[in-house]
Amino acid sequence: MPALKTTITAREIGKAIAKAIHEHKVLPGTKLGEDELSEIYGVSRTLVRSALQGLSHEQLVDIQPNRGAFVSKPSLREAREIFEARALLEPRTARSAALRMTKESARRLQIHIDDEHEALAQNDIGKALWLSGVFHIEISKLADQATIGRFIESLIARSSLIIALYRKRDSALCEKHAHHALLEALSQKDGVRAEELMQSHLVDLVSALDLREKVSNPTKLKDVLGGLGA
Amino acid sequence: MPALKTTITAREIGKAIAKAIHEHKVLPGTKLGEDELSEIYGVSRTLVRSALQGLSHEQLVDIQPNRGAFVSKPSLREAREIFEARALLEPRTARSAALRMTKESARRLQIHIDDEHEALAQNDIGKALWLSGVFHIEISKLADQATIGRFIESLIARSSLIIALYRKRDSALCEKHAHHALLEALSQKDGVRAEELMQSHLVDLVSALDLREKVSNPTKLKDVLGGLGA
DNA sequence: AGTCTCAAAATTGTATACAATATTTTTGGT
DNA sequence: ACCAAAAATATTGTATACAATTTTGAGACT
Repeated sequence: MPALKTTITAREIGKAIAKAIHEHKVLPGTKLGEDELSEIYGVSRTLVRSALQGLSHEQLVDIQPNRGAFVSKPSLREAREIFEARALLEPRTARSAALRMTKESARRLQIHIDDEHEALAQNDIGKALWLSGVFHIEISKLADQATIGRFIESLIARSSLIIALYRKRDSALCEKHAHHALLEALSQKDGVRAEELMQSHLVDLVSALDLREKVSNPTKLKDVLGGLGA
Repeated sequence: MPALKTTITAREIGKAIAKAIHEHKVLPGTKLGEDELSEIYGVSRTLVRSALQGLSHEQLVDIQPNRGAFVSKPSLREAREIFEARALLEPRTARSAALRMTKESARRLQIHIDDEHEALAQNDIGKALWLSGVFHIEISKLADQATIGRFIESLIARSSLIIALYRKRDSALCEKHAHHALLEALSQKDGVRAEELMQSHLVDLVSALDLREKVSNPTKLKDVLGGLGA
């Protein structure tokens, strides 16, 4: 029996929180109190603060001075920007990844897809969402461009916030076969096709969102909440 | 007489250190001791640590566990990746910026160029280097894409480390007229030309660097330092 | 009821104290 | 003089203490 790890780092706390956010276990706007988190992870506020600051830098949480940390709520504008950035970076990265594919990496991606399907089968939407993101991240890692990979990783994390906020009702979140088709193109080292597939996959993702401007601001609440009964 | 600001934030400390790095006032590898910085900025180590962690997240400093923070020394591979990423993001961003140019932004950019020239005239290489980076950042801000803009900002900051480490001897660091030509294209809202100019400008920047693999590692120091005299 | 004010409680921000880990210096031996 | 081991010093890592700020809640008043 291996020695139990007794310490926990700020990075690990950050990862744990990030995963919970990604899985929609905590929704945008949720307050992340320091004492509460200290309690949960059994560390002092020092480490919690460090973790929250890291997440703030990734724009996953929003730290408001003297008020605390909240799970970010990306604006419509940010949402659009993030998917534009993904559209710029990911297809090209998928192409690079295709050129570097190996049997081993194909196998790993296949396992991810299987996990994803399993999660969906169990109706664990949160886990499926997270795995879906990890799939994209794995591809970017295969491209062997750590710098751009980090950008993509941060964009994907923020995308989960956008999905939480702006998903159209009843929209499927990831067509089952999109990732499978992508894997096929990658396995065949068909960079051009992988690039195209990634591009259209991202378009599909956006089309499952409602990123239209909010209807005119109801200037007065009374106008909306006016007459009670009928 | 306005009230003097008496407090200093972690962010401001981070900015100050980042600027010093950008200006080559502190070179890659330099140890950034916490006590030393506390002394300098007149705050406790708490804020200094927060600032250093922020810089670490931008990969401007490298925090080694139990050893401290050092100004990062990007590897050759990282250096190449960073300029590849810039080549991917900046030309396109320059094109977007061109479409949104106004008289006012043209004026601001012109002032930047003037400052840059003045710094060069005064032989203040560090300041010129910093202003040069700011020029690129300003353009990315004009493109009105905050997300990609932040990526570019981080790439430019790291570029200054690369220049410090890998600049060819005797290479000019920024051809005088490159920024001027860029501004001209931008002012004319000539997006295509701005994109081309930015692309070739980046190529020029890379060509002032020596990013070749280091000559074979001298397996034995003795081989190199062998015979003393002649 | 509503809301205004002000005290009490809770929460975040910063500094400091102590623990854990590196680094340097000293010491003793060959 | 050189090297190794060990003590001394310095530095980073984490927790706690205190200050500043915000949030909550009670009571008085209209």
